[in-house]
Amino acid sequence: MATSVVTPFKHADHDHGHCVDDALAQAERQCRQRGVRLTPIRRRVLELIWNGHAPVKAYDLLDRLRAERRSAAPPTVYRALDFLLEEGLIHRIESLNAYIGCGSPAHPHVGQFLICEQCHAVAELDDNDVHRVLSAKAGELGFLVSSQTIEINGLCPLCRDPSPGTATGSASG
Amino acid sequence: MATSVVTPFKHADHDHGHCVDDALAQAERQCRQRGVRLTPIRRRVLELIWNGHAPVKAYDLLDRLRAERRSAAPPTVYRALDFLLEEGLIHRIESLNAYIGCGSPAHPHVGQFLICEQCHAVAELDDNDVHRVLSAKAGELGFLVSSQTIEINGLCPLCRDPSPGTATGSASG
DNA sequence: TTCCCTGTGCAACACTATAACATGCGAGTG
DNA sequence: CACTCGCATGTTATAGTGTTGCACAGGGAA
Ligand SMILES: [Zn+2]
Ligand SMILES: [Zn+2]
Ligand SMILES: [Zn+2]
Ligand SMILES: [Zn+2]
Repeated sequence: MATSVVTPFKHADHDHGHCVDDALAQAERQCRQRGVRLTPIRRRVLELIWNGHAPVKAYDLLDRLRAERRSAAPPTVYRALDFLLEEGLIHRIESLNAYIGCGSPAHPHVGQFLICEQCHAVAELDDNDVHRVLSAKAGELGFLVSSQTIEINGLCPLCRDPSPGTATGSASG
Repeated sequence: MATSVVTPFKHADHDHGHCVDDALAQAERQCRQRGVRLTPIRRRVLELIWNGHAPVKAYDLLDRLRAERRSAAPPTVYRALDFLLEEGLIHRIESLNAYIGCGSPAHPHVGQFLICEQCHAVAELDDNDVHRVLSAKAGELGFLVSSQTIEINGLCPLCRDPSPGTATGSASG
């Protein structure tokens, strides 16, 4: 009955280089195994998304891409996003029109997201109890569940009870 | 522990005139009580949304409004939608960029939606068990919930097991 | 009357996403 | 080697969604 946490809230001083390196290494491995191509553009977009633990908007990605690659245009970033979504390497946050890295891309799933309204940090769950209760309630109405969008807004632990000296204005570490 | 159903899936032959009349009468009453103005535009937008039990897009509303009121423009419909959302008379479906009437506007709440991928019918729940399990899981991570977006996709009873002669291509009745 | 508040009209714009077609480029094949 | 097939990218344009800013109208309060 334990909550299955895919991506927890990170402490401000965690080693974020590891988050990014791990995510990219895992993506490389997974794409190689599946015989799909993590091209430079796709890899770079994934890296930009993983720069923080907060959702990133498509046109922000585009701005950053254009700084390095003059030819970048909306299709450039949307194609990369489509690929990454397809491969389960990122998720889309519907209520924000934004995208965030998946902490467990190896097995396909739809995440459940906790979104901090103050610092914009996001934690991802993939919790069976949640799936179960929703499927049960849906089943009572004769509804057959195929996918879920679950996005919870509120305050993360740091913003809820900030300790002195703790930064709360950003999730980019 | 019963599921609290705000708006169930409707049978194809239900008396939809009642749905609309009840919703408008309830809205009139509620706005009068609160001292806010259900102006003709706002009332008409609410009526257009209630024309079916499926989500309606803002620019579809705009098209229909413009047919009756040449001056209608995007702000016309978005202002009406803002008002109706504020008063709890409608909900926004984030995953569809669309809006649907609320079956229980009297007390403020965030709905949980079951969305049929085939006929686009929507049922609304406001279920305490769902709230409870999500709040509990969030609480385990120290997260304080303030609002939720819960949108479940799948097949409604009619589309899941269509009987002969039963229409399944529309939710507009 | 004058003032103020709210709702609406109107024009332009910002943001999000897709369509359609051209180009490049590398893997396989004869 | 030439050939071509498939996929990724480049390029331009357009569709879809939502907001800003300011002007104007009406009704109630001072
Ligand atoms: Zn990190
Ligand atoms: Zn926070
Ligand atoms: Zn009805
Ligand atoms: Zn259906």
